[in-house]
Amino acid sequence: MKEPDKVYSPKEIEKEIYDYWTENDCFRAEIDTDKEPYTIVIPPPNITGQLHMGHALDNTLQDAIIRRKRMQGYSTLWLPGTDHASIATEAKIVAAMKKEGLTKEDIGREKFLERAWEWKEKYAGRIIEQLKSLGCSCDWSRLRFTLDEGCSRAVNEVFKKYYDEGIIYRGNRIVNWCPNCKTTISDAEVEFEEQQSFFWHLRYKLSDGSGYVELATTRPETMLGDTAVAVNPDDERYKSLVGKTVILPIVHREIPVIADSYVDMEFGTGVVKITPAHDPNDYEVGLRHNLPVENIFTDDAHIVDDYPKYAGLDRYEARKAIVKDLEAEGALVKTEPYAHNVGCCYRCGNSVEPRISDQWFVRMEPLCQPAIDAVAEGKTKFIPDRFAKVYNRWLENLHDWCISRQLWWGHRIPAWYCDDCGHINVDTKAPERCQKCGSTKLRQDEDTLDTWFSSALWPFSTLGYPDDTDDLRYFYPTSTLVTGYDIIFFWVVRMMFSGIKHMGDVPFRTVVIHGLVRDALGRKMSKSLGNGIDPLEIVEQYGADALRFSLINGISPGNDILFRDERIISSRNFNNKIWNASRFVMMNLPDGYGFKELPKELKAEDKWLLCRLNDTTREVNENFEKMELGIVSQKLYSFFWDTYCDWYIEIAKPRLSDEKQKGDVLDILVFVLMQFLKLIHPIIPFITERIWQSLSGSDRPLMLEPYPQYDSSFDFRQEERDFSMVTEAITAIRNIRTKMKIAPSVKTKIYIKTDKPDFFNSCSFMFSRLTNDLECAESFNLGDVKLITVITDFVSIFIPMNELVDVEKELLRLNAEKEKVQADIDRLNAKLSNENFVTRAPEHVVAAEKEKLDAALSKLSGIESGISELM
RNA sequence: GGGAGCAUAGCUCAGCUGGGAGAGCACUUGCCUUACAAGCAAGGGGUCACAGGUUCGAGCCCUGUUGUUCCCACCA
Repeated sequence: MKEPDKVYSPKEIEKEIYDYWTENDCFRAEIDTDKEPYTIVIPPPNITGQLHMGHALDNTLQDAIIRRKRMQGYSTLWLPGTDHASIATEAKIVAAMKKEGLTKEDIGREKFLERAWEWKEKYAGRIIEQLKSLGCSCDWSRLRFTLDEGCSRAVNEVFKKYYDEGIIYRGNRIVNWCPNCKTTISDAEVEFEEQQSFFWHLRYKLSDGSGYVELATTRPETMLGDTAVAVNPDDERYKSLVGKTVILPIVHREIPVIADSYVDMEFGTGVVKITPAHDPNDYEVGLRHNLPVENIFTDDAHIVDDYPKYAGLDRYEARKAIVKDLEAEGALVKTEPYAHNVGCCYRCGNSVEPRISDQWFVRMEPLCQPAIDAVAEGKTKFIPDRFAKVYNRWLENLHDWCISRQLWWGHRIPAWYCDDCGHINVDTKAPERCQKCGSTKLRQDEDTLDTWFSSALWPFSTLGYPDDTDDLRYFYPTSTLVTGYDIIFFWVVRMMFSGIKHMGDVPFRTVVIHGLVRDALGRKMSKSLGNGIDPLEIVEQYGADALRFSLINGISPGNDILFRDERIISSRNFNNKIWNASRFVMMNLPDGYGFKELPKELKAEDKWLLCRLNDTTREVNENFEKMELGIVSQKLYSFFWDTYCDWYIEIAKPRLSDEKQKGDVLDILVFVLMQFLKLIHPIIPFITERIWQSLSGSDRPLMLEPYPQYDSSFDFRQEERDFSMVTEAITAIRNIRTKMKIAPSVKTKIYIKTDKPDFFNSCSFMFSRLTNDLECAESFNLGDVKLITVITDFVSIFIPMNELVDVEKELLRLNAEKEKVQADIDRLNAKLSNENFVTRAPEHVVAAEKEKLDAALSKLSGIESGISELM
């Protein structure tokens, strides 16, 4: 085999490894009733474009979770797929056609859908390739699409079921209308944006000639559709006006003055013009007072022909013209600047126009309560749990959900109108004749369903619903959903009530919520800002492992992360460290080496290492269970870098040149490295698999190895503590050598005063870089040798440095040390003589404080004797 | 108007059921000690936003204040 490079280069390796997994069919889920299932369904990315950093984070988390579960022996399924994203995709296709000078209407529904499917083929494929390059271990044999045949069947089934139960109904209501996309959108799809505008003060003449009412509006053009003027019933100023009528300027229609508590007396003039057709609140008022509804806009927000003077003007042109005419008529009192929030379409950004029309709705009331209860009863758990509040607030305030869209790309509403009797036939398949009159003159509803209607069914439509499939029985409810907090109300809420309603059980046991990936300045990554970072470019440059690690390391659940260069570089460096440490181990392996078992006799440093590995294993597992992947990665990082590389490999070097010890030390190096590779594999799968192949001599992939568990036989607590005394002593010696500016090449005599001299002697090789002459004893009589004295918590270290010791400086240093220790002692004494502390604090805390005091006291006496020696 | 989060080292952030604060990057000093300079060793640097309270003990729990970010509502 070719000698591995000094620098880890992920590019070719990652591709090779992914193919290796695929060839070995490692991702395929199997129904195995002897095993427990563990299921994740992917939040299906939209086919509108490509993956962004948010997807990279979302899918890295899912992959890490599912990989560990797979290694733990669960029968795991990570089900992949993509979302047709009806409105977003349609908007993209319309935009693309516009460049060719075409509109939807030009080419017709059928041709349009052909184009849409072409788009789907292209972009869905690309997204899947991108997921693969991130290392995602999805079961590609179960790949789904929200608009595929199975999902469509599920949609129709659910639609019919809801309709038969009266949960879905058709109604004439005020809805959010996007005049640009020419479709309704749901409340959740409206985004509010503050805009600078004006407040126009108008006055409407009273019909009886007794004066005027003054009111203010931000939308003067809608006055064409006013059918009343409202005041608060308690408003003394206007009480006498209620019941009178006013003359609407320009159109000169007579409209009533009504009283409704919706009007806020404090705001503006306390008078509100009521336009039921174009404002949701006015619509409600209109219903209460039986007001006529006067529609003034076409579906693209131009004035209708009923108002010939303005007909064909769009809403903003109409506003100008009408304001001008109001002014000419003397109805405009004043105009003042005003900032207010305007509802905008979340896809195209245009102002939403409230509009009354016939649409399909889902009644929320019967669906919400079970979804609230399920979380309250703990059937589904949010991590972090504060997001349950967001979830609840949505469910408690949901209006009926408008699900019909005037779009072509999507699930066509399974309703057929009978031309003869007008009956609405709702069925899962096109009926041949009207269920009521038997007529064959049936027309299917032109509209499609809100894209979230199919997403809501995703956790079970992908497993075979409405059929009772093996997959559905085995893998539902899914185990974990991983998604961003920005999508709780769009999606999580809807999956929950849908799952409960149609499957009789929640769709997932745990919902893991993560934050958003922001740019280095904390801004949302967006196209308009141009600050997006393409995860694929990062993969190209640094490798998927580096990207994955940097998205996970040090994050905490639910919090946003800032993606900065330092993150990715430090992750790359870590990968490189793993690569090189592994290279070092493998360089030392004899030909044909294969790890069999740990040596029978373990030395203190071996036990120290194994104990720390074992602790790390425990912490990793605990934090994985809590979905604290940021902590998992940190623990593994510091174990590997600090403990394994910086200490153990350095310790191993001298032992490796000793033929008698070499074998044992290699076994330990290899064992711990293998365990580490398993532990961190879910986070950085490629590099670990690659090293595993060379190191383990196994023909099984690492990704199918059992995941390490805490093992009490490695709990070498005492050895861990003893050996830490040695590492501490070494650090102390290095420290003093740096302070004394002793050249690294100079070796000095070292005395160590310890109550475990034999143990320290057995560790003498540890000091080989520092001394050729180590002496350890319980006490020394060193006469008048000039010494540097270093005191640690456990040992005293003396370094004779006759010609180099500046006695005065050394005394200063020791006295400073002494002061510090004395301060510690004073604090500890105060604490321990506080009766409240001793009696009320838990025993182990008191004992620990006592231990600290003892250590400090012995340190103090060490320092003091050092001082007196010098004197 | 309602709700939530955040405020800890120069920067970005961890910090578990309360027991004397950590990482990465940056900084200082010294090292090419042949696994790794994408590295090694040593070090400096913190009134844990502010004010109260609970407690033997508070970065952590409670109350309030300030600043900041986000979500929802949408008063015309």
